[in-house]
Amino acid sequence: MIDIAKAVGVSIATVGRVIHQNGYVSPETRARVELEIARMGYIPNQMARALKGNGSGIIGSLLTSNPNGLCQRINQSIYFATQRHGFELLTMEGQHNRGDEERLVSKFIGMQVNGLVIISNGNVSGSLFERLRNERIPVVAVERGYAAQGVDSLIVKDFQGVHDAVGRIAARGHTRVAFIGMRPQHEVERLRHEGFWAAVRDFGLSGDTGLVRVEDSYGPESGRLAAEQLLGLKEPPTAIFAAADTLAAGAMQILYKHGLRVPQDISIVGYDNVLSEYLSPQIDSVDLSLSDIGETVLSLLNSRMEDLGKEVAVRSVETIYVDRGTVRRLQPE
Amino acid sequence: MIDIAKAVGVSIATVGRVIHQNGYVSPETRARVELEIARMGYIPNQMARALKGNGSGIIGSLLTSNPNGLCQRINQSIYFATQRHGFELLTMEGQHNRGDEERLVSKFIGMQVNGLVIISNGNVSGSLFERLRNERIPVVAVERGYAAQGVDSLIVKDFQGVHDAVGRIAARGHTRVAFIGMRPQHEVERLRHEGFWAAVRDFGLSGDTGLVRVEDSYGPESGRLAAEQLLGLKEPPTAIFAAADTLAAGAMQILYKHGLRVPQDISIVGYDNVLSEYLSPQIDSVDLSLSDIGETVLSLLNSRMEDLGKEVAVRSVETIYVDRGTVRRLQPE
DNA sequence: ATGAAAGCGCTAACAA
DNA sequence: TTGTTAGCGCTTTCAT
Repeated sequence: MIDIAKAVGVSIATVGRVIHQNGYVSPETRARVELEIARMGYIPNQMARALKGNGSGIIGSLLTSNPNGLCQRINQSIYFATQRHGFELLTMEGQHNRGDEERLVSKFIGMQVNGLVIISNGNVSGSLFERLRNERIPVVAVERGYAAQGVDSLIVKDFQGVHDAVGRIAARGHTRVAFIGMRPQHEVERLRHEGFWAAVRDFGLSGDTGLVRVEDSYGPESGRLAAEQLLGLKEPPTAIFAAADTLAAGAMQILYKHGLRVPQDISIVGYDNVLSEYLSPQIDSVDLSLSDIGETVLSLLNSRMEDLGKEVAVRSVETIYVDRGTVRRLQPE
Repeated sequence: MIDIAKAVGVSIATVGRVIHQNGYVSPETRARVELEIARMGYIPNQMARALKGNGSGIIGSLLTSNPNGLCQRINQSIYFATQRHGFELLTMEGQHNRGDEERLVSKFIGMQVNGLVIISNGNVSGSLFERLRNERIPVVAVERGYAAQGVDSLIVKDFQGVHDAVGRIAARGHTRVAFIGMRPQHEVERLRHEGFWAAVRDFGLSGDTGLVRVEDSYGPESGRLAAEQLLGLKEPPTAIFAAADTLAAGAMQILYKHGLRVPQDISIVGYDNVLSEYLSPQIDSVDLSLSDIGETVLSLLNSRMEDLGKEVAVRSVETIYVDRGTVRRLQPE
């Protein structure tokens, strides 16, 4: 700025005014300054701006874990919204343990982020939110099931999503519906689990516990293991609901190996819609309205920036059942 | 820092010294200061540090495009290396057009990044690199095929990767090997293409141009389209090489629809290894040594930070053929 | 319509 | 061993 001021023969205050388009600057001076700015390719130092007190222009995003690829898709949707709103997005990834989260949050605080998005699968410690509140940093939690205490949240309705998907399977006449899920580690697994059991009750499905497989990872090997066991049952399921596309993919490999066709011999539905369009055949799955997520998160952040004291807001993202015809109709609906 | 200094009854310089572990501080004072720092949860303001002149502690990463999910995996590997080396990684994503790239690079410059990683599929404008050199910002280009002029580069050997993979297919006795690729838009597509043709020559495959399908996107629909056409040939291929897993996945859907079994009826190999373990059956694919990428990029950046003037370094990442048995042996090797 | 100057939080050179 | 202070680049208030 000093260089520009010198070259044009004005003060740095004037240069500042043309950059911010505020205050009075004679059109003629403005033109000369703008020319010089362009000529020397001046780019404002964001660090200095940040120091001055308006924050860094950076929004942080904390992926507390990223088990099945969905969190990254969510994060990308937030990235694009962030850019549209004139912020940068700085993403950090943790392993969903308390120490990691504390450490990364400290980094964000040191960075003077203007806001922080915490994308979690549940179980983020409340003290973390409290700390951020003390630092007066706007926070939005992208959460599963229940809103975190005292923070603006965007809730992914996993319970609903699973419940409705299983309901669709039931509506087509299936009663022996299997569930392949991941061992409840965070809220997300618990909710998907509960959504299934609720559907069992609500739609009168077989409550046979042999039909429910809970595995130790999201990898395809878990899906394979579960499918092997399901096919080994005296009375195998007519439909499989997998609580993640990665699990469904593994299960499909076993169906294929056993010579079963989808959906003629067995029906299958996945979840998250990350992989399902790549499988053979493409399978039904449950997606999120990703494009909305980014904008919703940013609108929550923006209103929190305007007024840190206002009451907590909770929004939710709807789940979308993507029908690709892999649930066979056993009876007219 | 002022608060701490006051609370302990020392000067901010002393506080600074205990934070940086340099200069002389009496053990007793040090202890008192450290206690106070912990007590009030002091976190240094990175923006102020950056302003002082040692850079922001941020490394930028520019994804010039992200067609098939591979770039994101590369970026994640760089992220973890970045964290290990005590930097933050700020990722921006462009649409691989000149304007976007210029705009995002300006943002990085404004952010005072300590280094910039440009992950591209070829065709990044040379003027971009020149601009960054003028700004004295260390740059590493993660590139395809050829090193960009005058920048430290990490080369992904796509030509080799394709050539070798097709060579393996040939070694198993296939001569009618089909290629499904994406329309050459950037270096990456061209190289994969050329790798195939080179293999045709080197291994004496059928040069039948009907076996080469070039599509308009990386989506599975392209793979489907290509496979339909290949299966419609008078003399269909005995093996398909798809230059991306996403294309292979689409092709598999058509094979499945036509009742063809892999590998008994037809062989198939994918590329990028992003999807292949999820398909039924899991297919052969070509992966990168991802874990090395991050460290290599950071070592390039670090040595460039030490000496901006040293001569340009070029490293490369090997491709790894992942054999999952989807190439049928037509003759003993 | 323009300029002067304080100060954001930190680092580092110099003084004591 | 500790303290004082200039200054990084910018914004903003106050003065002219």
